[in-house]
Amino acid sequence: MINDKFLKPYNPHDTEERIYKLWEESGFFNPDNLPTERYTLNAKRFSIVMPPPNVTGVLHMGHALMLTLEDIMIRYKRMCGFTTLWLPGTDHAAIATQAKVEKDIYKTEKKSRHDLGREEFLKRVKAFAQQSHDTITSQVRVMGASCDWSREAYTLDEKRSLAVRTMFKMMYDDGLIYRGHRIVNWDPKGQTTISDDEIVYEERKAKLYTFRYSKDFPIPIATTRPETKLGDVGVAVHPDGKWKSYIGQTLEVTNFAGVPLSIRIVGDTDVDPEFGTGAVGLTPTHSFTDWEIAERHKLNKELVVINEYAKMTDKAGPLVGLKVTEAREKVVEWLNSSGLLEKEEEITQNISTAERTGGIVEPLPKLQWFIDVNKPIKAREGKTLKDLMREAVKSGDIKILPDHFEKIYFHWIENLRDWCISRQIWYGHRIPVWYKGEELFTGTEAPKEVGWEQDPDTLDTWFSSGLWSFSTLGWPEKTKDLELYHPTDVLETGYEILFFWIARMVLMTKYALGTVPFHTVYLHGTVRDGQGRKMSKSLGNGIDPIDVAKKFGTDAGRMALIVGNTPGTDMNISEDKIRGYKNFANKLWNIARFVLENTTEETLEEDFSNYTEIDTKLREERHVIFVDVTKDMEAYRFYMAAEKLYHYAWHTFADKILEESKAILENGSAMEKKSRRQLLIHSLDKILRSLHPFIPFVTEEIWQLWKQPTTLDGMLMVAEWPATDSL
RNA sequence: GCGCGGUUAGCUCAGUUGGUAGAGCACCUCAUUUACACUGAGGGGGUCGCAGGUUCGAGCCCUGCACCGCGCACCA
Repeated sequence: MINDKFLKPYNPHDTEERIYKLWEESGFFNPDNLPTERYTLNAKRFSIVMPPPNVTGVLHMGHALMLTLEDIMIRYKRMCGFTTLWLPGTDHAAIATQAKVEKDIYKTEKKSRHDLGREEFLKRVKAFAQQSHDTITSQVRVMGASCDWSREAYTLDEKRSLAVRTMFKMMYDDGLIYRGHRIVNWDPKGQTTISDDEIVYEERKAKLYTFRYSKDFPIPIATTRPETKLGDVGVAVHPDGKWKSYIGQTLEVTNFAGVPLSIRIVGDTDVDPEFGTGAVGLTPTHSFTDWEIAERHKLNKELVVINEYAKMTDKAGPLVGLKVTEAREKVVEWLNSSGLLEKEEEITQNISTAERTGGIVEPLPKLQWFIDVNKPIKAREGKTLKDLMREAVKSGDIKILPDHFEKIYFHWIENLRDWCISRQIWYGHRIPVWYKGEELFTGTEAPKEVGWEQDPDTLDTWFSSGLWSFSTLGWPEKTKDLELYHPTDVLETGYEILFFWIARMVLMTKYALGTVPFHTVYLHGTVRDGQGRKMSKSLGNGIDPIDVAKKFGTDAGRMALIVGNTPGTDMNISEDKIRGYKNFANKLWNIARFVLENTTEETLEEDFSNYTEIDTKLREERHVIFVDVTKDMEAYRFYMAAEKLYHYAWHTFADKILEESKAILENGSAMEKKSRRQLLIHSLDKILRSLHPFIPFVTEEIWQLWKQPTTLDGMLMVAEWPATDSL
């Protein structure tokens, strides 16, 4: 007797939450609980550690795509008999979360974090993060993610904190982490340092001024930032250029916009003799390249004229206290009135802005913590961190999909400088270093004696993210999980965090464990709206995956995200596309209804072989599809597998085979009827299995209504993927 | 400046080793209660960015160019 439910259209709303609960209660998300007959701990294993969503808000379409792709891989492998672990978690996202809470507090209470104090402020951030965490994890469930919640991790929880402190200590002892007074990227808006990768370049119109420091100064200089020239200590020229006769001289400028300057002329091959005036005014404290040149020629690197608030210091004489933009105008005015300005040109230049705050980055010398990427490591055969990152991909231990990202990855490593890891924010892993006068202590715990003061700074959030593949599995403890599931199989994430995250995970893992963190990197593109625009609040063109689930069902949203989505390429999604796959879920529902209504007396006979000629041919055609689809699954061509299955179920099975079956079941001989019923019932069985990784809810619901399993291991979730070695 | 990717139907995109151009959506015609109207049958529509080359044969391989997007560097 067919279930009455089939008489109505499929209703994802009434189904999905119930089915997810059923799966979760089965315990099968946890690899330790998988049925032992099929899955044993010595069998083949497959693991993915989920890229942790930031606890800054809600799930967006990019998360939905990530969760769908990973769930497809996990469900597919689980059905293939692998003991699968998909480990979920969330990210404290230091700067992002702190900035969000600071903004909220300022909006409602007009208070800054300093008004509240460190302790109270952190309490507020924690509360926000907790709430955000709860929202996000419930939304991950809505997406149908079959991840093991019993192993859930947070980048800032107790275990991950220990991993961070342990790693810091290890790297410090190996001389890979050092404290240095160096020029860094300072974000005046966020009041913190940021790494090179957190800079976003913006093209802007600017003016290039050509001037002389004084009437009798022999060499003209060009600059876009006249206000920094108050900090100049030298001029660099090419050793073979037209100014070479001045090399070695020190020229005194008695008054430059109110301050005296002492300018030494140095020869350096970094200077392009053909560009500008062929000479560079050197401001070591406010320019990266000038700092390096100053270092080579032992020039003064103490003259700081701009402070942390992007205002002029008292070294700027009469300009003290002015914002850099105001000071720029004043200096230009002074140059003009003194007859020193020779040229003014419009140019376009890239200015550096901070990714999170949008503030204009001010290069400043500061005492900060760094990771040395060029230091030979004894325990790793004298290789540097750069070497380790390079070799992981070059050797083929890690495959990046699509493979052209491998080139981008190598290119990034070539240009990599030491990584500044200290941040002047409060939310995050506090640097595990304590000071007492001149003494310094670093360790996983604070020193016992009194009088030690911990470094006030926190670590770049990507430091803890870099440990994610193994800190989640219990490192530094030698756990069973680490032994069984690391290196993980696949890391699936958006290409925009290739450097931020993927490269850092490779760095940390190769250094600490000597292995790669994962073998395959699957990079997905950005999800855009129907017209290819980025989804944004200001455009109001965003599609919320939770709304999609409510309106069309999660299955429809998942299918729409997968079909036509190739790795590394951005994809557009519209409600029209999602609607199409909602219809598909209903189609499948009615396919099941038709097959089950016409085979009420029939059971699925595993070894039935008495097929008619036509049905034999249909079985063979069906087999070709599943062999093909399985190949696609193995090659990560999910977009193709999904489309083929969709097409087979709807346009081959439903439109052709079911239609033809009506006549056979009406007028055929007993043998023809029997053969056809077996064909239908076997086809439905295989279609449900093969579509389950893509649209898990509707397939499981049909399976449950049809098979009514009495034990948990009768669930479709742990059923076998259609065999490819037999029809 | 160096590098990477893209350019295929009105729109969004596939096209796995070179062998007669595909899907979804949209559009047009027909069917009108059928397992399913969240439906079915059929149809129109593309000199595959441009110009050369290799080949019996090129959307696919090679060279050059154009436009769009992206990464990195420079940014005196």
